[in-house]
Amino acid sequence: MAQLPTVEDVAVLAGVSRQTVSNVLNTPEIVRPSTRERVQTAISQLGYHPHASARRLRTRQSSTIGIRLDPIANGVSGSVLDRFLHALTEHADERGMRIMLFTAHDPEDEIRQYRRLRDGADVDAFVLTETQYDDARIEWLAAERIPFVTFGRPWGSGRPNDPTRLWVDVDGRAGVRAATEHLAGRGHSRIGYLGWRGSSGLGDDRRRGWQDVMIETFGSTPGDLAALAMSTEEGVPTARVAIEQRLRNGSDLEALVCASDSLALGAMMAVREAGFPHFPIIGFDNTPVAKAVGLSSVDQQLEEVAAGILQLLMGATGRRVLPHGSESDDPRHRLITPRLVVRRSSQLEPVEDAAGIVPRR
Amino acid sequence: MAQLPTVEDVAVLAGVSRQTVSNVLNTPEIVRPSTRERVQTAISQLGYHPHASARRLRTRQSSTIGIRLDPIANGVSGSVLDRFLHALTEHADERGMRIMLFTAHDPEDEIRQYRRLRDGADVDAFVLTETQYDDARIEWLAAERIPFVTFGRPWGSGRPNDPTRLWVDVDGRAGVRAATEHLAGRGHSRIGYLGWRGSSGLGDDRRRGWQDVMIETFGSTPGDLAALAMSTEEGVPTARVAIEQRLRNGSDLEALVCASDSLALGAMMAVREAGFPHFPIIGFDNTPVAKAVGLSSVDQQLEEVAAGILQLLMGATGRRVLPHGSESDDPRHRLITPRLVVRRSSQLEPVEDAAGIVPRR
DNA sequence: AAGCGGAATTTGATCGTTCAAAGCCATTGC
DNA sequence: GCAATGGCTTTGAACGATCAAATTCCGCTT
Repeated sequence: MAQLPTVEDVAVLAGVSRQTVSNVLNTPEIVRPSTRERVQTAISQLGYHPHASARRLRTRQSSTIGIRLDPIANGVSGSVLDRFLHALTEHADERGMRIMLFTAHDPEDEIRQYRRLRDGADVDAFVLTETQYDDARIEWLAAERIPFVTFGRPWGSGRPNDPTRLWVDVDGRAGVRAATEHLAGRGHSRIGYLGWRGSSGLGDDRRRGWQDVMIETFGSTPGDLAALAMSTEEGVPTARVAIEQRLRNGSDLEALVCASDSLALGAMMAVREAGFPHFPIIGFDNTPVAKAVGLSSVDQQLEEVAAGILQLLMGATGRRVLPHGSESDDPRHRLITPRLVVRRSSQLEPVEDAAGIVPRR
Repeated sequence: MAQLPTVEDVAVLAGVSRQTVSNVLNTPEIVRPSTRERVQTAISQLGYHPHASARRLRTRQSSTIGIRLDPIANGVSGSVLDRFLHALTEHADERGMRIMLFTAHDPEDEIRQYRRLRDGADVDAFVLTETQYDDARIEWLAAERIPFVTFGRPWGSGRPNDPTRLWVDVDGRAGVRAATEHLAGRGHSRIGYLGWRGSSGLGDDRRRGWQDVMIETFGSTPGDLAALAMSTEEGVPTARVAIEQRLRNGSDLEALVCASDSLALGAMMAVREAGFPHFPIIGFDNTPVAKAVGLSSVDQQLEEVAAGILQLLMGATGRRVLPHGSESDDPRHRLITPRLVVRRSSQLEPVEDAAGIVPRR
């Protein structure tokens, strides 16, 4: 097998110098059109592609974004990461960036990996998921001035608008609001909410979406709300048990909004076994499972999230990662409005959905 | 922020030459112990890490494996890739390799991406999933002599034992056999099988596992088998419809083995709504959903698959990818025996499974 | 025709590492 | 006593690209 061609080979064939070939590739506008064309011809004639490692060494840019793959795909939501990764990879590719994976066993190990990847000049930036309250990883990356974006608001932190903290998140409140409004629009008023036990930024935000609608539309009192809200640990079986109990006590619920597809799936199993095959339920995440079982769900719009992350990291159209904390007038955060996907589970009569997405009225 | 240290910095501090530092890193056994120790001290003192791109340029090895992320997470099985990726990333890391993602819109585009990644010296090898009958991608990679391993046997190809075709696969027949035996062991004899319509390598292989047991244990005739076998398109709703019909016609089925968790989930929904909450069902893939809904399933042992892929690609303990078609006495294929995970769905009485995995008797 | 200035192109150096070959030094053999 | 040996270390070059500075080109003015 012949050696792969280099800039030199292209240069010789086109009768120009190395640098001109490089310019055609990186800053074509400064090369005279006739020359540019000649070089282009030589490039395609030789099937030349720049050597990524050589370029990375010289430019001191890896053009690579690192992302940690979580150790456990938790419940049915595991596939969120799956789809997010796909969207991120595709958008990154459009900007000449690559996605590199790594794993870590705990937050401390994760920081060790960051250091290793940074020191080895393997990645230019990181994308963080599953952000926690006062996340040690975030503090470390910021202190080291390594570019990064989090998928998820820095809930606990006292500085949600700190311009050095870039984040993209999904507006859960708006999503749950849309779901609740949809049910209200179909004539239901005793709409329950099944969320997570305890309080968390994410959980409180989503519940608020339901609460908003109940108060605005039905004038629910705190007492009403308390009577309609339920909470449990994340998971299908736990949700199922919770709803089974509720139904046993002669519940007057007419419909249900859930904080996740796992919860919704559990609830769905409970109501079906209790003999209410068409009890309306809406989940959150729009996982493949939701689609498979015909569960209405709030879609996080992962495509938009991925695009947003790259915009924060690289600017609107840039092809390289901006340095950490770089000056800019662009917003440092992005809140994506999710979209309700209506399926059989939220409609009174069984209805087939072919495309999976029913347009909003 | 200070520049990152280089070999030169380490060399000066340790009072040796560049190359000696390099040797300590790559071939420590040829360096005198006392020198080695001195260099090691200097390395950790400076927090030195080799610059990955420089090393890659010089060694002409990217130490990176490329894998395509499928465009659509198909059904509940989407998360198989998720878990596989995690296992692969972890095992690769142990051997100093990285996993890089890419996407493609169709097989033709995929080949274009291969070429691009190869020409840019971005990856040393590829891992292919979702192999097809007479896969064009496989032919192209082999013709270009690019190292690769497929996750999945080359079903159609006339040369399953061709030493230049490396593959790792899961023994579906053995897996379904174990599932069927488990049900037989619990006293069921009229065990049905729900597979995919039409014939495919994967589908036929799995069905054979069920068939084996039925013939060996119950002396089933071809007629018996035909009466107990069902098939449909992959998907939860299709399976649900299929089983609903079967139950409507007054079925005498006692238990069911399915070719996938999607099918099993659909079947589960059908039998539960029909009023058989404890009808035993076993799926295949052990997806997070199976765990969530308490569905017994055959686990593909993705950890072993990942380890096997790297062994074929890099040898038993090697730290670099072997050239395509390199001579070796090692086997070129690896058939992993999957493992049955027993949960409530396959047992007569509802049983909680805490750990998720019940040891084989 | 010489001088000027901006556009286009070339030249030399460099990124951080490893390869290939050479060098050094103490030991061994004759 | 001198060459040969072997273990360890150093030196010079190279991997393939881009950066920074120098040079050439070309049209236009004076």
